[in-house]
Amino acid sequence: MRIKRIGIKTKHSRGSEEALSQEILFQASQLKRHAAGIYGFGNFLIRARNKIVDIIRKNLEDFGCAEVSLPILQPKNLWKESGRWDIYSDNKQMFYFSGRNGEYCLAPTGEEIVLDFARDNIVSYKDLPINIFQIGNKYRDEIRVRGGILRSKEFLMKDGYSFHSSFEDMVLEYENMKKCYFKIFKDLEMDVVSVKALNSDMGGKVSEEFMCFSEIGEDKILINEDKTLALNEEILQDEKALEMLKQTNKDLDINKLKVVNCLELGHIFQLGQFYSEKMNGFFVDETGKKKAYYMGCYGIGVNRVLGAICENNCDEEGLVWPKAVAPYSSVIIYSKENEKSAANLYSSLKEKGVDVVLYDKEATFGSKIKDSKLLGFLYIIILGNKYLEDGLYEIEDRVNSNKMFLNEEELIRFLRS
RNA sequence: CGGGGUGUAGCUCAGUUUGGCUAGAGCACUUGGUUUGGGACCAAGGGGCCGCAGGUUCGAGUCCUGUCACCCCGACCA
Repeated sequence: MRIKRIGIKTKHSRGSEEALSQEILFQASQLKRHAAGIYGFGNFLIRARNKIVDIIRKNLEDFGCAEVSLPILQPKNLWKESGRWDIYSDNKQMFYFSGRNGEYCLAPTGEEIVLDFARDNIVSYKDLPINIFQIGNKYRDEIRVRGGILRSKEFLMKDGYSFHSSFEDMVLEYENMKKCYFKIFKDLEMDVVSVKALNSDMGGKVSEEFMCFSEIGEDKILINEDKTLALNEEILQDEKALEMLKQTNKDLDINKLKVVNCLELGHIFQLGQFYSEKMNGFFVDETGKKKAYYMGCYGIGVNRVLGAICENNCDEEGLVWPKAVAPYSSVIIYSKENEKSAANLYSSLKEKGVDVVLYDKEATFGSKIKDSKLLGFLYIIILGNKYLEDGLYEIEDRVNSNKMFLNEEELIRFLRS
């Protein structure tokens, strides 16, 4: 891509956003606040998010989940069935309004609509189990938005749902999804821990959150030395949940756990029959009897994952994207005398399948380098005086923070490795 | 929703305390020239309903009332 085509105007001043990464995204002109909690994404940011989505999708499919797409605009009657219309509209978390034929909401979450989907497709125990997911926007009129895309009113979420004929089968799938989630975060090059959490408005009894450590995280978790046991601080306020935890972990000593700030990236739930009983989610079992199916629910906040990746991979100079999600691997910057050589290199790299950006905006060398660092390229390919002298490309490797000089063949081999 | 704060140029902000000439700076932008290896320099230029509405006053960015928007702190959440 030629940078002039993208429409990036980087800013030299920084505002006062609490998270450095968010500030850098504004400065890099990758994030635009259109209103409180409502953001537009630039080319780099959306490319990174698309890569995250691809990784999530591939792993889910590997673990036996099938993608669907359910509406975000949803009718009130569905929400009346589950009893959550009043909960979500009372606490104003849901955007709802009147249309031509009744009332609607923009979905804050998807249990109701997926149940409506399931009622059509699950009739017999022979139809179970199934596991479906979707990746789409969710809308929540947050009481307070925070930290740029870390908590916004419109956000991309992957939400998945599984349906089972027995409690035991639901638990099996829950464990399967837990494995899947760890694999996803591993592929995203992120360190996460799973922590015991409360189910609150979601229903059901058992749930775990996937957290990454972060100074700016809104959640506090308690975790032991070897990271084998962790729980959300909120559990301490809930006697029942705490009691349950103590039963399954006999040697639990709350006082020995360390408190750490975290960002919640994902949450998986054993919902049981909470929704199916309320919403006519029945199947016929082996004996011909009607029975409500057991459900599991599995969410990942894609935008928040994106935000967390930025936060964990930036410094004062800018971002350095992890390889797995980098919007572009490299950028070519050049002095005037090398314009033609740079254009030639750009074409041949593209031909070889390297995702490279040609920095074809007029600017001084200094600002080209500053921009390149701000935007988070992994490798900055420089055609300057040294190229004129000996025809070697200078590569600034932001991943390992070193410099090297390569000819074209070596460069291509390096970038494709 | 409670508490605190901010709205002035595309961006970051001075100016408001104590009302007074034609509203400022830096960055960005346009034109010309000199530059060209870590956010260059010189010159000229464009750009403002001072959030919005009303009021006080000879006179309001500045004072008063209302209103809207946004930010920060608390409960909520992926």
